[in-house]
Amino acid sequence: MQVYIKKIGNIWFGFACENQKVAATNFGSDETKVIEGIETSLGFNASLTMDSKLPEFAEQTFTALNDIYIGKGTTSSIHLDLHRLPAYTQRVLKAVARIPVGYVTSYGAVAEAVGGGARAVGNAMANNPLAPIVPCHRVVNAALGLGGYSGGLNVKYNFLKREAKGFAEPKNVPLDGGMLKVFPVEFMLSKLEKKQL
DNA sequence: TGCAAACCATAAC
DNA sequence: GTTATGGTTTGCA
Repeated sequence: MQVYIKKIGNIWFGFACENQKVAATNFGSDETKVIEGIETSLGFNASLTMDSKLPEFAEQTFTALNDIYIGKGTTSSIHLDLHRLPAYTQRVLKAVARIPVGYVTSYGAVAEAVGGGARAVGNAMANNPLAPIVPCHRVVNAALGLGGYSGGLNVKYNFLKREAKGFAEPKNVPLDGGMLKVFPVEFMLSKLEKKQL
């Protein structure tokens, strides 16, 4: 297992991989916290490579991570290594990965699509080792409020603001198991602004 | 609004 | 096995 980190703009990105498959990611303004977060997700330490001489594959992955971070979404597909995670968690993460940029859904809706309960989905999000590739920030509570976020609620909020694409209608995303209802992120943003008044 | 009770997969004992 | 723990939800005052 190999860990790479790199600073883009003013935030650090990092990820752990093996055979060009990504097992854990992290991001934030504090370099050491990013590294620690990855090690916590993995459950063990891996050798670290700083941003001086990165292989092509790593550069591409960082570009994709930054694209997601700035709200652009990603077109290049990153290969994920989920086999270490419990089966149910994998199902949840795969479903969440299908939520398009500019939309959000609720813990309950995800639970309906993959089986299980809303709280279990929340747990899977809380332990998501692959943020923001698996866009757990696009999962909110049933009232279209923010819900929670390991990286801090303001981080989640800013993510969603950057991802607003001006969509007007809810829609359904086809999933292996069923359908996932998603709502334009504007639905919840306007609701939050109202609350602040 | 606010509170209490049901819900469900995991991790930790 | 059992218990404790959440990024929840729903129903009912």
